[in-house]
Amino acid sequence: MSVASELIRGNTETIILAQLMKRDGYGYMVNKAILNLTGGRFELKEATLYTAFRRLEDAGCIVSYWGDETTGARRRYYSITDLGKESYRLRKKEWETAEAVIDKLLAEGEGESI
Amino acid sequence: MSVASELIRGNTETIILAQLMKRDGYGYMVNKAILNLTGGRFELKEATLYTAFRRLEDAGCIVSYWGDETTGARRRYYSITDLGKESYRLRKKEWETAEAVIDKLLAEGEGESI
DNA sequence: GTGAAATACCTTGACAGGCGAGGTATCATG
DNA sequence: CATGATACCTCGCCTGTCAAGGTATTTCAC
Repeated sequence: MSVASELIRGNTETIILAQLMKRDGYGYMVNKAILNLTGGRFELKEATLYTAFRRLEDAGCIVSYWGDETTGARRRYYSITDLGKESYRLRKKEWETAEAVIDKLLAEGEGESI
Repeated sequence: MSVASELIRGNTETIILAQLMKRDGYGYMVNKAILNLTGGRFELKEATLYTAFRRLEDAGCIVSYWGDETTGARRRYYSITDLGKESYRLRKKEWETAEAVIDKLLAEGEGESI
C-alpha cells in the first residue's frame, strides 16, 4: 500500500532533519534516499521538499552552501545545526506521543481488543 | 507531553469513525470520550469536530438523527453506515502503513540503531 | 432568583502545509 | 540533437484545522 500524504503532513521537516543527522545532503539526494528507504512507497513532491528546506533554514535548523561540482547540475547542500538536532529530537518525541495516542484511539474501533 | 495537532491531521475522521464503531454517539460525547481515552492529552477543537462530522455525513460514512431528549440540550446523534465501517478499516490500514514508513524514516536520525 | 458553568450545537474567515503545474540549467546516451 | 536524468526553484490552489463568534438549555451555588 502506498502512503496517504495527508498522514505524512507535519512530519516532512522531521523526515528531512533525520536524513541530515547522518550527513550533509542536497534536496534531490534526500528525496531519493527517502524513496529507497520506503521501497518506493513514498517520496516527497518537489514543491513540498524545497519549501520545507526553506522553512527549516529560516528557522535556523539547517544551513546551506553550494557544492563545488565541476560537472553536472549545481547542488545546494544542507547541514543540520545544533538547533536543528535539538529540534529533531523534540519533533521525534512529539511524533511518538501522537503515534501512541492515534494507535489507542483507532483501536477503539476493534470489537474485542480493547 | 501533549499532542501536536498538526500530527493528528488526516486522522480526525478515522478517530471519529472508530468511536462510532462501538455505538451511536453525538459530537460532544465523542469528544469527551477522546479526551478521557487520551488522559486529557488530546481533544478535538469544536470547529474541527463538527466539520469532520459534516464531511463524513456528506460522504455517506455516517447518518444523523436528533435524539429525543426531554431534558437538556438537544443532541444530534450519528450512526456509522456500512460504507463508514469499510472506510474505517481502509483508513486504519492506511494509517498503519504511514506509521511504519514514518517510524522507519525518523529512525534514520539515530546514530546506531539503523 | 440570578449568575456562572456545563452541556450541546453551529458557522465564518484566516492560516499553514502539500502539491500540480510550470519554469531554468546541465550532462550523458543513443 | 533529442530524450531522460539530474538538480533547482516558484506560483497559486486545495484542504483540514482552529480562533472567534454565535445560540439555547440546564444545574448549582450564593
